[in-house]
Amino acid sequence: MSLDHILLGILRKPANGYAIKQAFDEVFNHFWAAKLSQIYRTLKRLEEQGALTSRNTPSEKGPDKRIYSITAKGRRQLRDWLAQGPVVGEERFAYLGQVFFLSELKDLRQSLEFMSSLEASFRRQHEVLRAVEAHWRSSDPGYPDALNAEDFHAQLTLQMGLAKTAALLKWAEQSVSRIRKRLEENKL
Amino acid sequence: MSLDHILLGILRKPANGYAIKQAFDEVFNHFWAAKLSQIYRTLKRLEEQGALTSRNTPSEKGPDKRIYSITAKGRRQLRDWLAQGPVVGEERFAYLGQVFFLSELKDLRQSLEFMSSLEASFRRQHEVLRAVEAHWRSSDPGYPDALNAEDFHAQLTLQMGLAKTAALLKWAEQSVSRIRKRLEENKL
DNA sequence: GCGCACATGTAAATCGTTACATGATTCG
DNA sequence: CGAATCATGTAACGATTTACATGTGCGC
Repeated sequence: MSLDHILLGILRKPANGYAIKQAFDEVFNHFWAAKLSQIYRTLKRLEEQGALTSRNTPSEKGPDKRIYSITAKGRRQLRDWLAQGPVVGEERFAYLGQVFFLSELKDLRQSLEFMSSLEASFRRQHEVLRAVEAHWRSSDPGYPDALNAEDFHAQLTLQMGLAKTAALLKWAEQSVSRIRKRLEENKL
Repeated sequence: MSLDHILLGILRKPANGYAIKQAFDEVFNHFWAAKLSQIYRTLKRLEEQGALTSRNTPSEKGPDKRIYSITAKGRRQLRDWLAQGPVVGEERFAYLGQVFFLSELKDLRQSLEFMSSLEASFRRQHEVLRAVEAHWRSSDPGYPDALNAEDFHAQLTLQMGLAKTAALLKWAEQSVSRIRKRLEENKL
């Protein structure tokens, strides 16, 4: 149900589906993914439920834009979600399941390749977030503790991303070394 | 689609639905959650697809058990999933979306409560994993680098859980302090 | 003219949650 | 005798993915 609430949060500032998808890819992607088609259908449903309203406006490029904004009812839903406390215990990491069963391949070199590939992907994620932080820091003298409330909370999520990717990167690096060590010992 | 593959991995050792749910709650819960009803339906579908077979056996308590095991076809599916490389970019953390939009409540004390609650839940998770590790370490002299391949890979996932929860716990602690500081400054 | 970015959607299928339904055994 | 644990499932609904379908404007 969280996509609903994330869309409501985004739509405190009016936007169209396509622009929301871009916000997702930039900001929300590292903790929630969504496809364009799902966004469109969810917006439609939220409007039917009275949590959003929309109006058509012409676009410079391509067809008209349908601009959605949150209603009073939608805002109540958003606040209820926030006030109910953290939603935990529903996280999913498919790749951890893969690591758990990797021994099924019975080939440590494939395990090594797998973990190296994970390491590379955590490194990319971490670098993206570091660049975001560097840019923010250099363009905003209030960073990180003299921000307004909205930016302060956004900064907390950025910090979490940095902390998490740093920890995972380190874990992946150590795992790669440990697998290398096992490979060498098995060769003797 | 990963539930399919996790079930296939578990069923390299035959088990019934109820026992699988228990394995989930103990081992897989920190990276993949599943309800009993979903497990039963997925087992049924996987059997229809020929990835599993089942046989009925009487139980000491309650009704007969339906014991599933993996077929050659299922094993190929499992290996294909492992060989395709890490599935990344589909992680979901509802609570991070909440943190991002928490400013909507316009009440730092509620933000503080929220983050404290998150902190407590990360601390619990971390302690559970530490206990698992402590138990394993003290009961198995091969821990952590002289384990067989299967246990070694399981241990890698445990390490990841420890690394992740430690990082998140630290992040939550720091966030709580930063919010406290803001609260005090606003009071002046 | 081709491909890319912009822009919106529908259809079908699968995945996942919630609620309902049933019944035996064990422990206090 | 009541609650917890063991044990399996269905029905209805809601969430999500994948594939399909359409069309404009801009730059090379």
